[in-house]
Amino acid sequence: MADVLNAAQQQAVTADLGNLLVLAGAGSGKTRVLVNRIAWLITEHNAMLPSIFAVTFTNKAATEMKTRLAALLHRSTTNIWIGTFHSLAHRLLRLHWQESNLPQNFQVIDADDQLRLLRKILQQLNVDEERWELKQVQYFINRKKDDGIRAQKLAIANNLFDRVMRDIYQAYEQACNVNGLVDFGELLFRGYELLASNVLLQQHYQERFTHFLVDEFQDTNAIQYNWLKLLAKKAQSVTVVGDDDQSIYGWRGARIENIHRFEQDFPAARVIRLEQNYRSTGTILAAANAVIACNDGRLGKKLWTQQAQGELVTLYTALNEEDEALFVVKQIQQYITTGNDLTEIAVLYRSNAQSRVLEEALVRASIPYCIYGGLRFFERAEIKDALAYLRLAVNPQDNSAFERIINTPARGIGEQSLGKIRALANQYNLSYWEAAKQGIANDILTGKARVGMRTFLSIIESLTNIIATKPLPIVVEQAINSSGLLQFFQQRPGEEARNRAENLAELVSATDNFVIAINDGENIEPKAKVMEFLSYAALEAGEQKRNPASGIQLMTLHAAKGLEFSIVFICGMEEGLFPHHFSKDDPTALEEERRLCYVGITRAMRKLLITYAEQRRLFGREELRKKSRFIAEIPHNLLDIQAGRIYTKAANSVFSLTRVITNKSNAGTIYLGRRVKHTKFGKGTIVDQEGAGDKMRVNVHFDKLGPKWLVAAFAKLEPVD
DNA sequence: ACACCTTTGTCGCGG
DNA sequence: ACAAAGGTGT
Repeated sequence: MADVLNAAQQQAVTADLGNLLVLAGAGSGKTRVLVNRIAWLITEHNAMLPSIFAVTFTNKAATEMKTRLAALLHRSTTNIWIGTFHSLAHRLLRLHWQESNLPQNFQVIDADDQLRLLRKILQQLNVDEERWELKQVQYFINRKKDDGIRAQKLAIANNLFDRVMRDIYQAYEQACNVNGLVDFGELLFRGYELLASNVLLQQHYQERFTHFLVDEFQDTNAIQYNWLKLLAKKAQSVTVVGDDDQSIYGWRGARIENIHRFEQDFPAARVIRLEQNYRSTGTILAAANAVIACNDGRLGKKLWTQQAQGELVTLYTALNEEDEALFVVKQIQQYITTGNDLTEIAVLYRSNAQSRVLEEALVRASIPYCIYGGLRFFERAEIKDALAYLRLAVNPQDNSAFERIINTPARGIGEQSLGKIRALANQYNLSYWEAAKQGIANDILTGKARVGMRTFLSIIESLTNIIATKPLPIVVEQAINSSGLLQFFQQRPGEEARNRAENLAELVSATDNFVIAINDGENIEPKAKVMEFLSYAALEAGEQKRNPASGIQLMTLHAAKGLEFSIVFICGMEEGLFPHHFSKDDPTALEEERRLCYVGITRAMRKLLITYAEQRRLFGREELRKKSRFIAEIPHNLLDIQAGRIYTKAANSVFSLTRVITNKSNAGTIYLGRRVKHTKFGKGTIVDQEGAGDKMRVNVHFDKLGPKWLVAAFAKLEPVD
């Protein structure tokens, strides 16, 4: 075996068969252990590749594991079942669509498709969208699916909320069944039901898979846990690896208790802790340990390192989000001149909306960056439009695809004509597609709508033919051309339209990557390949499309899980933003925020910089901010505190840096946005400044008296919180 | 039916 | 501040 392992890692890799729980702290070599354990199972226990079932949290992690395993074993690993729970469930459902009561051409829908469908259902059920928020409905349904509860199984509702939710859930389930649609939660749920209800299949897979390995076990939900319990009944070995301190997906149904329950449900489980951290400096690790120590109910684990203390954690107090971004840029420029690799620097934030200001500052400074998350390639409207043409061609029952594209681009079929189709479909229990055909045959559609509908029908029909015979790239090309989508955006003026046209063209090249990605799927028929491509677009929307250009890495804290960088910035460390205001009053949610903070800190290898702004634009309003409670949880002696700076707007509106000097006692502590106290006027906020030195004046907006200009040298302003 | 304008909601993380 | 939904005029 090639890799050098420490004692604990070695123990975990070579632990006897049976149940094994590896509690692996951040940066303790968890992936290495998993890969080596698989290799050990194969070489020492003659485990056959097809008998191994390995689950990771993201597709990216799965790919990495495959690559590392192949390198370790010097052979192909295509036979092994490695993937996310979602992709494995999807594979199972494709193989056993009949037993799962699914149409062969069922389609996977993403969160956006789900939301559209729910909006339609709320309208059909005459539910007031003001009162029952769409997002809340979606959340309700998804959590029920994560917990393995069908609408029918919901307790008899005695309050209005439960009754309304149940009705919507039921209608949604039905709509999905009729249209042949499967959402993310449904993949897992139905996959589980398939195995649980079908004894033959259950036995088949229980006998086929004898070794199970699960990564990021702290982020599994109830259904995933039950999956494992069911499948692994006759297993020779079950290895789960996780870190309860890094559980950050509770909002997606993850059950941190799963890691606590493992020892009960999987008897005689051995527990091994990996506590030596190979990633971070002593200082960074001390900061991380101090923050996570504030959480209750941990399994208990103290990371240590042999590394030197290293540099202090920089804490920068910014005037506002512009100032924060400028600080980040200035620091990055310094790191570049001292020879650091751009890709080794990451800027992390709690919510995607924060990226915009940072991006703008990086662009102005001509620093290349690449960004994860936000709007992803396969989620763009024009891409989803193009894919909807394929979806309808593959599955004419898919009414949601029909509705999406019937008049996109515009072909003269408006609300009126669509209403006729809907009525026809309801009356005779037809799909919209069939109803549209009837509408033409029975002269229900007339004039412009009739012409448009004929065009539409022929587009889909010719696509259907091409799908049956031609290779994937040709199919996609035909879809964006014959639909008129590409032409529509090409003819439109403006940069946005041009981008959209380019994206459509890129969709054709995206099929190239895909062909390579599934080449172990060998000679599947053309139509099945299109279906696979559509599923892939839904399941791997995010992890695809890594910007090939190297640069600074921008991403959310969630997206950073599992990654490491030499230099890490965590921006927006403010109450309300991080911890998020939805979480601040809920102790459980707050602990998850704290774990997220722990995850963020432990991404850094050499240097960590934390920033927050005293003033920030939120929803277009300037808001005064307080620093995050998590900052106070880091021991003071680990911090290098930088503040007392001021950015004033010069005439050309470029920000310039000025230090404010008042009198000796509070020199350097007063700057724009700062809360101060005046002996006579009371508390207020500094909102403007002019002049310099002894003559400098500041405009203080007093809480009770409003704005006042004061000479800074005489005002005797005291900083307050 | 569609282009243009006004109003409203959003900014919580993702397979 | 921005994007999407909704309303109005042609």
